[in-house]
Amino acid sequence: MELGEIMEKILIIEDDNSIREGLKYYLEQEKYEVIDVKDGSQALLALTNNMNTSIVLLDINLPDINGFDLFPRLKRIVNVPIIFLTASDLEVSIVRGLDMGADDYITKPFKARELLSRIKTVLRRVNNNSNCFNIHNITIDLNQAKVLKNGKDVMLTALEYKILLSFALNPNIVFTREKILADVWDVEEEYVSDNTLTVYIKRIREKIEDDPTNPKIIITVRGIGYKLGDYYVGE
Amino acid sequence: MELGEIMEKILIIEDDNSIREGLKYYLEQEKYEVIDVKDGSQALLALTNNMNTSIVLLDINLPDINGFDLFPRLKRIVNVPIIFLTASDLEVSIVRGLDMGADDYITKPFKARELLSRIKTVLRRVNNNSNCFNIHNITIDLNQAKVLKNGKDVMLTALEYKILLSFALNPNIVFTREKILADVWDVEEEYVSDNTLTVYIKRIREKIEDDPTNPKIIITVRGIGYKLGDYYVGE
DNA sequence: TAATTTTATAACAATTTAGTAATAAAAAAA
DNA sequence: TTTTTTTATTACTAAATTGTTATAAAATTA
Repeated sequence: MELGEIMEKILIIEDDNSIREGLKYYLEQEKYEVIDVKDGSQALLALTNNMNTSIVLLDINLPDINGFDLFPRLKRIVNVPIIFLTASDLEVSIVRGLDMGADDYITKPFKARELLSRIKTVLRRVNNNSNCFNIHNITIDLNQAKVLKNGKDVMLTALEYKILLSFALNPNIVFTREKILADVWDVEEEYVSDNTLTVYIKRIREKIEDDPTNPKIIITVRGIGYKLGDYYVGE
Repeated sequence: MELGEIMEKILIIEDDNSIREGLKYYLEQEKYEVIDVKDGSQALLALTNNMNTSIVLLDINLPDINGFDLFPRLKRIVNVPIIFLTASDLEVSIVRGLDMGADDYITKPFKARELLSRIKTVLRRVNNNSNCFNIHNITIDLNQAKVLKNGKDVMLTALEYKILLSFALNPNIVFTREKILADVWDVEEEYVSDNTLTVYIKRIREKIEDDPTNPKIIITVRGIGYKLGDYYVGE
């Protein structure tokens, strides 16, 4: 753990003492802050007092309320990611089938290591749910592999998207055609003429520029190649 | 700035006192640690004593050595990102043309705000130069929009890539065909039958699975849809 | 086991893509 | 201005993609 890094808070809702305490110990070792409760009413209280909780682990069989019923009530307090702890195939089917918006589930008995991996995956997704670049009026969303122009989907081919991405990750740097070809095409591929890239640039401009004859996004740097217009990285 | 966040260190190599000091002041306001030197020999010493420097701002006209010649000597000490501060179009052409591996350049006079934006962009790229998922023997590289199987490029179409990505960002979650169609296809698009997706899954499996008849990456969840096999996120 | 449901596979045609070559236009140099 | 160099555009074909339909296979249920 990095010096000064903020600890993520985990709420465990589980009535089985050995599971709850074992998990608490393990996750604390892993440098999480753990709050553990035994039933639904305690859970609602705990979450209300810890609105900055990063993730909830929710057992389905609780003494006072069913986990499926508790789920929306927790979500109403704060939209925290929730992983179900399921005890049977029946419960698994219900979690899957309901599509209630659970972020994940894991079936007992499970290895703590496996649960930790899933916690990290969910947190990674939740903490990093924007992965976009904005350049003028277009947005490149890495997570969806989509390019939007004024919010509308632009259909790029696989190669066009790769070329644009190559620019987006290296703004302000001028690329020669050879460099882009080397970046985007397979290494083992046979030689592709660099005039080919000129044609690709035209096609991409046709799709993303407001005025393709006066490009603002992919700029020609005469004698060298192309570069991206100035832009800012969106959050 | 977050509590306890580690300050990034910037080395400014610039002989003009007003630029150097103005920049130092501005970047310190922005919570960077700044080391500033006036010439090449001081720069080499400073970098040697500060190998954890995050980024170097390098003026080209220095009293004792040319910035272009200093560049490789700095790089030999530690492979730190370097932004050139250029004073003329001629220098710009040289930076562009040489393709020596500068991470960016900016032409004087420049706005401190603009330079800061470029510093952030370079740091963002450098600190985050891995954006990969590993699932069994395949790797998905978001930054290059490439899928590798045992290190070799797998050619996926735009749609195949989007579908795979949709799984990769939501592992352990079972997707219905309808959900994936809604995720990947344009919202405004006319209806696409969900058997279509079955065909896409087959095609993707054909390309990425070791044994497509016994898939380990895209798992069928009978009666519901598909999910990704267990995996770990690569660093 | 037989019937039913669900998923996988194969085959097909309209459309799109990939790459080339030839020509036009624009910019730079002579 | 004229010539040369560089980039943009157009047009073209082989190949690949997209989405459908029909059929086979597998899993589930009766």
